[in-house]
Amino acid sequence: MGRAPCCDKANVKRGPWSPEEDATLKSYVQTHGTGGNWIALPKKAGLRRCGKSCRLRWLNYLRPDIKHGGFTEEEDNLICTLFAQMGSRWSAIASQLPGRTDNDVKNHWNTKLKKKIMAAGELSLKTLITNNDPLIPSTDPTPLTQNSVFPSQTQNSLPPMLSILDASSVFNNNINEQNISFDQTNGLYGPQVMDVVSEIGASSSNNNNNPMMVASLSEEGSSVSDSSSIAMNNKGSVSQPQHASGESMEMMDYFGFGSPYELVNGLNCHYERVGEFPPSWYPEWVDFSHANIKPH
DNA sequence: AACTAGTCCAACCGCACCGTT
DNA sequence: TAACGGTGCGGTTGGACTAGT
Repeated sequence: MGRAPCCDKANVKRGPWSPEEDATLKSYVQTHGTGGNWIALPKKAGLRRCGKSCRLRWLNYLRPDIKHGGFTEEEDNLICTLFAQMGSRWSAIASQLPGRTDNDVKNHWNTKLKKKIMAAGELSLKTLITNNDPLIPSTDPTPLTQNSVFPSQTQNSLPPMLSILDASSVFNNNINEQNISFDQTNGLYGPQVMDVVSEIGASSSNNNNNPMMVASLSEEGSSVSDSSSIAMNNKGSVSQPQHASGESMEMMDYFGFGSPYELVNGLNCHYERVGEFPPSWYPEWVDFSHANIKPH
């Protein structure tokens, strides 16, 4: 038996709030408070809305201390710093930004900051490549070929880039060349927009202060992958799938987007809805050993 | 001017957690 | 201790808006 719905969906209004509804809710909350019960509030206030919807509207829009308008440079920097420290814990990040909501911060990250960071990272990569930087291996590690990752895909249908960046440097808009390692895929680093990204080896649990990130591709800025499909513990670590070789993947602690599972899904989302595959699925046919994924 | 693609953000959904019974 | 109900959270969606062609 499933959980009882929080409200009678057939009898509640959904969609955008009207100014009248806003006024009703605002007036009621300011006069009576929430009473500690959002579920009962809409009925008392005379609103045909779900309690959850009322709560969201109040917290994200109607609260008097909400700060509307664009984010400042300082706020951007703080969000990036906090994201680097705690990942996508938007409510925790938002709590450090007076007047901003978790929804605001999340949207701002997905639509602006993520791209900004990746643009900065990509620029640095291009510089290294243009300069024939000796740190970029030409034959080692063994190239991660399209066929090896997607045996059933044609050569032309796979996004051609997989690279590994240093997270701490990315967040400082300054790639640390010492920490870069590449997987050269058909010699293509590609101008495609990269979607961040996974951290490997850095988490609150292991205190690794030299995190490394994996940049992958997806078709759109938002929703790199369905993170909710990955079992996580309350510290934000993925459950531990086993590498095909039997090696534990504990090092692949979750941060932002990451694990090899998500990395592959980030690529794979060009073809299929993400989340279709259980974590136990990928070791069966993906050998990450050649992708040079390792903690620094 | 009309259409398309991309961007942004408000709102929704489902799940986990927690307090109460 | 299990069941239940309310809340909070993160991920996702849909539609409005804008820019480009």
